[in-house]
Amino acid sequence: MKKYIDVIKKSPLFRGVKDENILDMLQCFQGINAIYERNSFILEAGETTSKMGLLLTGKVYIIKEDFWGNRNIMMEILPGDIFGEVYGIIKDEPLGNSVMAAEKSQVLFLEIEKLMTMCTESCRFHNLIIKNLLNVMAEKTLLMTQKMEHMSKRTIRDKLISYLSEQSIKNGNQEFEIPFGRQQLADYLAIDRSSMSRELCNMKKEGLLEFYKNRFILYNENV
Amino acid sequence: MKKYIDVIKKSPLFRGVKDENILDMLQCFQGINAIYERNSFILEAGETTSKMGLLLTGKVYIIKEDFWGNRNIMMEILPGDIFGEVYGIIKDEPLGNSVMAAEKSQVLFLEIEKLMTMCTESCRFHNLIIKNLLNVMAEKTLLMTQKMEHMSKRTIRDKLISYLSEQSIKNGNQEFEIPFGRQQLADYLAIDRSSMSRELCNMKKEGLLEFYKNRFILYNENV
DNA sequence: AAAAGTCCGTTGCATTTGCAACAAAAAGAG
DNA sequence: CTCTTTTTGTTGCAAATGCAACGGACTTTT
Repeated sequence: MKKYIDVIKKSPLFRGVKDENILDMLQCFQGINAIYERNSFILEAGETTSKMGLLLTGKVYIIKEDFWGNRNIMMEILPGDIFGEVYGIIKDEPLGNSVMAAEKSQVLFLEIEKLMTMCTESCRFHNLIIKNLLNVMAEKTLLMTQKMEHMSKRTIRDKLISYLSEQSIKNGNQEFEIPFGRQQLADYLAIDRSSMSRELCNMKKEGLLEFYKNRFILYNENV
Repeated sequence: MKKYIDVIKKSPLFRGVKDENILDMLQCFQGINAIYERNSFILEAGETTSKMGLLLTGKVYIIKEDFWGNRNIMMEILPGDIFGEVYGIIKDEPLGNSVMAAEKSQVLFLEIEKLMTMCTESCRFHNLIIKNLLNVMAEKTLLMTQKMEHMSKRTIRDKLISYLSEQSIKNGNQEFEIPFGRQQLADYLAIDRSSMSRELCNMKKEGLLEFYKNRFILYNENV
């Protein structure tokens, strides 16, 4: 386990915990190691779990299959990331997604209940871990809220306006760079890339904005 | 404050805490009461806050204004609900939304930092509160994940399939009732009601499903 | 029972969108 | 520099969608 300390201490969950305390904590959280071969299921939709996973090595997909059998990759989990925390926290909630090893992967399972409950000895870093967990979840909520807000607009133009407005505000400037290429942006907003490209150019023609590569400038209508 | 104990103890955050302990805890969390008149801002986009709000009476809207000034109601907060917890947890993150009183409202502000950190006396219920907070956030994440999954489909048909599949699985039956009327479902999936109605009927004609009011039955293609 | 209101399906139509295919531009590789 | 790969813009077109308007079924109110 010691060889994975590097991944663990860089994970958002253990951020700030000193090396010498990590091993103790893992014991406290009843950490269990498991290795999964490529394409094997780590968790299956419908199951319940009281543990969350922390990926040590490899790569893991969160996948979703619908009633008619169509499969869809929802998320990619990389070393240091955690998964399944929601289902560990909400007891008895059956998983809505399956978790599959995209390649040979090593997973550290942690007992969420232990993690959420102050141990009687009140190890010095337990507080930190709980805060870290809350932070991870809050960040996730934040990102999802923002994304949903954009996606809930009815037209491509409104989705773009919503997204670009946010970026502008975030940068405190009507000129800014976005962290996506065109295809990625289209995926993020759940729209077709070429249609998006078309709409961006329409908006440019109408004088709403300008862009070059990933740099955008928004204009007020009355200028 | 005592007159609000009923709302507080029914809120998801204080669920399970005994009456006689609530007042103590409020002190521990540095609870501050504030009253807002209709249409006044409780929090404004761009600010930062270290507190979360718990609505005691009235009604509050989470609203969003874009670069061009269009205003949009994102969420409705009712008594017992909490808001701003994400921004309280992630320090220094400026609010992406504003919070406005939809009617005269009384709000209890709680210091998130106090709430997240075990007090030295380790009051008996502090653990419970933290778990409750994690639960609230996990539930929120869960609901958002599901919604996003449906919304990210490209066509109305695929959105419906995604949503109805989930409902079918959740009920463990290919016949089930949904908790939405048509207009609500359309809002939830961020699509036009009449277009959705049209697509539902197309699917019915093709033998994919049947429905009467809010009751649906899904069929496999090969039956 | 009549009236008013709500919910839902239906339809025509202009617009938007996804899709596919291609062109142009930019970035990397050798 | 040339060739290859990746990214981005362009366009035609069929299909999907939003929008508005209408009417029937069902509920609630008076």
